[in-house]
Amino acid sequence: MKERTITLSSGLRTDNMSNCAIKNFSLQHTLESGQFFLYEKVDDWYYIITTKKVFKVKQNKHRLYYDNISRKELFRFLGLSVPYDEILGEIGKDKAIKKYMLQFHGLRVMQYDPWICTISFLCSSASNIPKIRRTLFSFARRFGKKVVYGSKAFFLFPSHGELGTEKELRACGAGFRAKAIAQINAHPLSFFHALASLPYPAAKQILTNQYGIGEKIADCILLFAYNRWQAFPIDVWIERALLHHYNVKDNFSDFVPKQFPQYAGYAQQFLYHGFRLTQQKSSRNLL
DNA sequence: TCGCAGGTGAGGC
DNA sequence: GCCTCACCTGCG
Repeated sequence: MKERTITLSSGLRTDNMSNCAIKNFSLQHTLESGQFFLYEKVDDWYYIITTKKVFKVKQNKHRLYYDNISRKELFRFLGLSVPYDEILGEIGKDKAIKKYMLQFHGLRVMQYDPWICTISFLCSSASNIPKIRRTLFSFARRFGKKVVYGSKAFFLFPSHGELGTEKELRACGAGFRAKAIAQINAHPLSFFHALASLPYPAAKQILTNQYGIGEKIADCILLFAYNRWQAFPIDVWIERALLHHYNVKDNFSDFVPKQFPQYAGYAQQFLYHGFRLTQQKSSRNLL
């Protein structure tokens, strides 16, 4: 049977919606693996909030449907413009990563706006995903421009310089992170542009010189906004995973480049997402 | 009520 | 250098 044309709430139809064939990709694993937070899921659609616009995307098996974004932009955003087979071939030499690759097939490392990425991970310290999202959406409501997309109202994420004072940011639920966020907000945009052309160690040095940004957050920014594959963010989950799979508990900076010489950051994402989900599942089974 | 969470910086040793 | 702790806030 031919697929019927369904009128969506936005008034757009699936039959004239931009779409393309896709392989080795899972939209859900990619968006819901703790690398990106500014999305709203409505039915099958993910609405993505940026500083400039809202766009939406959904996946139906080997096809991606999208609206209000170019294919090129979307592919870059979702990490679809990288040599995936080569990357998996490389990091899949590792047995633990191989297992997670099969289990979480199609997980990608994204590449999105450094400004949004920085604020997101500044919000992440001693926090959790629901709370990070709540705080970011609260920033958008308070300081962002209201837009209507489809028949739905959204608030864009405030651009750099548009966030309020430390006190106002606290009122949005940022807590002790407000001081660091307010300081980054005061930086010129060139701060983020400059990082793009620097080698990994120099870029990381500049980031960790900022108040509130340590090694972990710097690596998240370098991985998810700049796709620097040497970046391997180490949080408590990755520490647990490294202990569990490799019996490594310190000297991470020796182990990581040796184990993952080329695409460490990609390996990290599989390790992080895979270990977290399988651990949560096994602890639920114990109850 | 209290401890804790996907981190960091300051202060003590 | 390495260790400990407070820091906002929401949740169990």
